[in-house]
Amino acid sequence: MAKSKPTAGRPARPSRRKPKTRPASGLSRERIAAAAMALVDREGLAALSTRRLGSELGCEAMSIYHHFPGKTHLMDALVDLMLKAAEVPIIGEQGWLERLRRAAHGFRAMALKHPKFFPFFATHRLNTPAGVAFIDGIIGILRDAGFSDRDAATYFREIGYYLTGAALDETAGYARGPSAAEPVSGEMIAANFPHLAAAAPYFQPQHFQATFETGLEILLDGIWQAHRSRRRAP
Amino acid sequence: MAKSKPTAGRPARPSRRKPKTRPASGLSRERIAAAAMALVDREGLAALSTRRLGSELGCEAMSIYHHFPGKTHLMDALVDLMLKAAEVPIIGEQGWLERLRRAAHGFRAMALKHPKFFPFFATHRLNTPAGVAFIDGIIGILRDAGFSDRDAATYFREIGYYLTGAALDETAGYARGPSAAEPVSGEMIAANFPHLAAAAPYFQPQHFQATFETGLEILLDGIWQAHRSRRRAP
DNA sequence: AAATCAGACTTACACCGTAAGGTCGGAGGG
DNA sequence: CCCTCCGACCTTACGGTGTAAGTCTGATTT
Repeated sequence: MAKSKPTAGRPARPSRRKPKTRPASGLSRERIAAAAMALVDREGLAALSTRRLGSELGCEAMSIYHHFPGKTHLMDALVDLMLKAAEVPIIGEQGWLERLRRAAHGFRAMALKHPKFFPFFATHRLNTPAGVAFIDGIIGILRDAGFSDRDAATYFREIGYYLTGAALDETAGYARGPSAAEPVSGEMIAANFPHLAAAAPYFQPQHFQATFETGLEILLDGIWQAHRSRRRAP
Repeated sequence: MAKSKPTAGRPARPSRRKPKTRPASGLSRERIAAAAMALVDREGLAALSTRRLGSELGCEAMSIYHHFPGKTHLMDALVDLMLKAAEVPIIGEQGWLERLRRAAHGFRAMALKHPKFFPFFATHRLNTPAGVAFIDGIIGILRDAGFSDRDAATYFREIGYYLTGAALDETAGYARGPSAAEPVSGEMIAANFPHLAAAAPYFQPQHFQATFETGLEILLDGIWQAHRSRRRAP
């Protein structure tokens, strides 16, 4: 960024003439992306249209196109915004297992910070700058631990599978209410699906944290075991 | 396409008068849903619009609304279609662990049968009839194994997280090509992200199966261990 | 034969993303 | 000082979307 350079406009502008026709709204990629994310957080992905975003910003829809070539690019910016704000702690002094654990918790926290946006995030490859940096960091933890490239790739993926699925369920799953047009009724479930009925209470949000953690620990433990046996019998 | 046509004969309709204005296309929920799924399989989710589907079926867009109250209901039907065609093998003579494993593989096979549709599937709660039946079956395996309702719910979720994430990656992930509007280039990755560059070869489709299986086995093994210790020290 | 009705079609509306081109205010050079 | 240029924003328009409302038509029922 820093494209605007010296002038920076703002300071020392004594002009008392208020430009009535041109409000100098001062659009920018950052401001547009921030407004878009706020809109999604507030009203959901479906509310994010160029016209709606324009009215949110106090400009016309097409003005956005001066800063982003298309909506796709704006969505990319949102992905990057989310990842950067997350500041998933990848580096640190702890051992590799603990760093992996913290990165996983950081990922979940990031998703929960923007639950309405996460379904988009999950269904799009994040090969944006911040995205590849994030991925590189996680794989780095595994490679630093001494895993082969193949094992690092495999375990990265498996943890990623789990994290994606977990965050998707917590942000878009049952706890957010039914999504089918004609959801199966509670009575129907109670009458015909005893197993689901018995488990249903534990699908409530207050159990999310514990469920997430025990599952993550199973995975991490499995990876840790593989690490041990690898050192013992190469 | 085939819109005019010879009636295709509903049985025993001797009327020689060809109804020129009304082609007797014979729409039905099943036929519409099947055509919709075929269209998605062929051209992707974005191609599924009411008008396009109508032209595929040889009818007008609004005719579909006589069989489905809205597009949402049609999407529900697709979810159910996918689940029913999967026939995920939940019951069987094997032990609970093996049944769990087979259900997991069945889920993955189902996703891979309709890769273009799966992202929709993953981001929508499947509280349709076939959906709850499926869920009930999996939880039933765990409860039959002797797990408490709480543990059954927890392990069901954790397996579900993994399956969803894995299928999402295989159907919509890197292997399907970049999705960002301006993806980070390969040279950029090679130059600045050594860990990702080292792992990238193992992100190719030929490694999907092995990655999926070792991760699943880690999870199943963890659940199996919990089952053992539970019997030993209740 | 008249009335009813299911199953299609037609029209229309409000929204979407965006291509193309217009307009205006300030900056820079003569 | 004027004039040109240009970045930033606006206007208009097009083809797409889902769908509410109304219409037509042939078959079935009475």
